[in-house]
Amino acid sequence: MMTEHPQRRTTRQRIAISEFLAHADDFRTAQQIHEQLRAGGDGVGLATVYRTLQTMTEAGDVDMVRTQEGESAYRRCATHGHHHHLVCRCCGRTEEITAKVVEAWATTIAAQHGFTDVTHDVELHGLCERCSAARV
Amino acid sequence: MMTEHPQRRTTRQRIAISEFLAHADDFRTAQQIHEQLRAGGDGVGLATVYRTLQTMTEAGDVDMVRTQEGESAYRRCATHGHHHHLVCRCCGRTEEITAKVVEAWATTIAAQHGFTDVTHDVELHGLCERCSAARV
DNA sequence: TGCCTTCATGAGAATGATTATCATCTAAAT
DNA sequence: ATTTAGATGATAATCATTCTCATGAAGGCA
Repeated sequence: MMTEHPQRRTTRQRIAISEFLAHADDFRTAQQIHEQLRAGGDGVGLATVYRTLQTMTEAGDVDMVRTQEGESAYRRCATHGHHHHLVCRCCGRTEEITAKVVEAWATTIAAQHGFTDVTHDVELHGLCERCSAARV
Repeated sequence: MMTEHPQRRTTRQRIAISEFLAHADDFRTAQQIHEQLRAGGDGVGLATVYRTLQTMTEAGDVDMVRTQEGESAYRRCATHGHHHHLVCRCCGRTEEITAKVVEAWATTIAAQHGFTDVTHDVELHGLCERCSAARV
């Protein structure tokens, strides 16, 4: 079963979720998406949000990561390039960073250990300039 | 927070968990530890397992990773100090790796963006040698 | 040794995210 | 318009993890 592409229907809900992710430039949890869509008038059931996100992940349309708190967060696949985040643990400010060094390193390490098909998650957490200053 | 060492008492339960981890050479979830300890006669409450694991993680005695299923898995630190993991997404085999390159890169990037007090999470996921072969 | 203070434990309730259920709805094909 | 298989959503069910709180036990001290 499911060897063939299951039929995908374009519904109001899927469009809403897709649109939402297109405008979000960061990772969002299913709960956040659900809440914000509801607040925006385009009410979508929580179960639908989860189902859709899962489907989109399997289809490779979105990336999924696990937060430190154990929640799943999703974002639209960066079709152009893969990058990482530098997040302020105080105010949440986020900067996207790219790292050829890390990419290269990951590939090398993987090869050394005999691993194939390797992906990597790299996140930096710290205090941004403003929060560093505020702390004195 | 945690500037001072809170008092730690050596109890039968903590010893049991510690021993268990000392003999396990792989990541184990709190649930598994709880179940196996119970099966082995050294019954330890589930809440205690969680609390102890959390304490040990904060103390840097064990490593914690999130499985793809969203569970927390723990293992006693083999390498003392800071390191990363290379995890097989198929069988769960894990290798600890250290990366001076990455440390250096993180420090540099942080400085470039004006961030201070930076920590980083780096996890590699792939298919280990055995699983790569099995897949053909 | 016996007492005391404080931390630790554990059974069970509470929480919170994710998944399953299932009656109802609807996109898309005919 | 009719049909039909996929989609939805309110709600119940799961499951890992955390909280509650009465009870137990380390370790210090007299």
